[in-house]
Amino acid sequence: MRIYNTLSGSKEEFIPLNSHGVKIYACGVTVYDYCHIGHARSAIVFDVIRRYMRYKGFHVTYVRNFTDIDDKIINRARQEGITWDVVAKKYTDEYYKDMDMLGVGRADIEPKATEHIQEIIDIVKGLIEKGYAYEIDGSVYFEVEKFTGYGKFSKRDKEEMLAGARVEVDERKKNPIDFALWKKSKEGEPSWDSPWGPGRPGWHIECSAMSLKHLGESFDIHGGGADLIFPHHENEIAQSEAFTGKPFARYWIHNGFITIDKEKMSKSLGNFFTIKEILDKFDPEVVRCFLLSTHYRSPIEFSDEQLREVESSIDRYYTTVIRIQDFLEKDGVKKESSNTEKAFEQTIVSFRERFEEAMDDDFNTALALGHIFELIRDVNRFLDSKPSGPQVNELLFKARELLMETGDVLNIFGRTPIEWYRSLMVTKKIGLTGEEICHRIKEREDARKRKEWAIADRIRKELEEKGIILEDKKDGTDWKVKTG
RNA sequence: GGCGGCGUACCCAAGUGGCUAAGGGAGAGGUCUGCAAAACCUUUAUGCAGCGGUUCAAAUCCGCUCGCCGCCUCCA
Repeated sequence: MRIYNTLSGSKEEFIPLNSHGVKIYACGVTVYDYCHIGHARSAIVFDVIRRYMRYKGFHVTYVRNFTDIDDKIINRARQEGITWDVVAKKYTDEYYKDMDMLGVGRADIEPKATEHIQEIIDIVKGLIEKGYAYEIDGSVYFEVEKFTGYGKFSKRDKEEMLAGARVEVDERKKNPIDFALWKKSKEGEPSWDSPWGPGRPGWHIECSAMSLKHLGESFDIHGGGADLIFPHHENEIAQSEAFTGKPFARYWIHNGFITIDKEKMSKSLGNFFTIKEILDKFDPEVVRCFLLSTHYRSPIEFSDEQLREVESSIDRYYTTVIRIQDFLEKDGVKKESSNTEKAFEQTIVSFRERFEEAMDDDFNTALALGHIFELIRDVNRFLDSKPSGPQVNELLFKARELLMETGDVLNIFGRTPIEWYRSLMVTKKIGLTGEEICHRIKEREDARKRKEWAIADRIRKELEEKGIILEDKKDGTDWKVKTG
C-alpha cells in the first residue's frame, strides 16, 4: 500500500509501526456550528481509509477528536445567551446526526479537549521544564526558536518567520510566531485551574495530549484537511516531539478542499452548504459517492449538477442489481457453458485485484469506482447475452457479492433497490405513494390488455411528469424514480 | 513576495515514460419495445493549456509562457 505523505511530499510504501495494528488520528471538528460539506469530505475520506485498512486485515485504532472549547464556541454561546458547554453539546449531537446519515462510522475513540485538561497541563508543565515553553501573566507559550525542525513540515523557513511578521499587537510573547499552549481566561470565560492560574488550553495542544494518551508517543497516521498543515499540524509536531523526544506521526494525510466557483468553500467567505441543506435535496449515498469520485487530495467543485450526475450513475448500479435478481429468480434451462461465460468469469476473477490495486495506490477511490462501473457494464453485457449453463447463476451471484463487498469499503451500494427508490421518493419529493403508483400501473395494464395504447401512454406520461418511470417487462410493469 | 497545487472530450474525472488515453453524466445513431424505459452496440480527444527540450519512446520528465487555485490569520 502506498500513501502520499505530506511529511515527505511523496508517495511512500506504508509500513505500520506494528505489523498488525494501525493507529490513526484524524483532526475532527470544533463544535460551534452545523457542519458543511467540507467537513463531510474529511470525515468520509478518513472513514474510507479506515475501512480499507480493515478490509486489508489490519487492526485499526481510529481516534477522532472533538474540539469542545475554543474562542468560537465561547462567542457562539455569548450570541445565543447560553453556556459554552450547551453549545458544544448541541453541535456534537448535530455532528453525529449528519455523520450517521452519511454513513460515517464512529471512531474507536472520540476524545474531547475538555476531558483531557490534566493531560494537557502535564504536557505544558513538561515543556516549560524542558525549556521549550514560557509563562507570561497566566498564559503559556511555546517558544518556536527552541525547536530546531520548526517549519520543516509545512515547508516554511523558520528564520524568515521569526524575522518577519512583526505586526503582532500588544503581545508579550518573545516572538510573534510563538503560539499559546495555555490561555489565561478573561473575566466570565470558562476556565480550568492550572499552575498558571485559571485558563483554558490553546488550540493545538489538545491534539498532542489526546493522541499521546490514546495512541502513544509515535503512531502511524495523522490527518485532516489540508488547511491544518499550517499552523495546526506544524505546531502539534513541535509540541509533541519537544515533549516526548520521539518522532510523532509517521504518515500525514491531508484531504483537499471543496470549491464553489473554483473558490475554497469556507465559513468566512460564506460560500458553504451545510450537510443538512444538501441532504434535503440528495440521497446521502449520492453525496458520499460524489465525494469519492475525485481523488481525496484534489479539489472538488461542488454543484447540484454534479450531484445529479452521480445520482444517475448510482441508479445504474441499482438497476443492474434488479436485473441480476430478476435473472436469478428465473432460473433458466441449463446448457453448455459458452465463451461469453468464460470471458465474464475472467472479468470477475480479476476484479478484486484491480480494485485493490486502485485503493493501494494512495486510496484512489475514483479509479476504484471506475473499475466498479466497468464490472457493472460487464454484468449487463453478460445478461444481454442471455446466458445459460450450470455456472451462470453462480457467476452472477459472485459478481453481485463483489460489488457489494467493494462497495462496502466505500460504504456505498449497501441497500436494496427498493430502499434506494424509497429514499429517492423522499429526497426528490415525489408527491405519490407506492400504492398510488401501483394503482395507476394496474389501470394502465388493463388498458394495455385492451390495446388502448393512448390511455396506457397517458398514464405513463402522467407518472413521468411526477418523476416516476415505468418499465414494462415480460411478467409485469416495474416502476422507478427518475434520476438526474 | 515565499511555498505548494492544478489545466485531459460537451461536463465531471482516472491515468504521471511504452499495449487501442479508464469510468460516469450528456448528445447523436442503432438493436430491443405496441410506444417507452433499462441494457447493449456505434459515435463525440491522431489528442492531454501553449511553446521548446530530453528520450528509441512523453499527457506523463525538464525549461519557459499563459490561465486558475490553495497555504502563509481561524478554517476540513
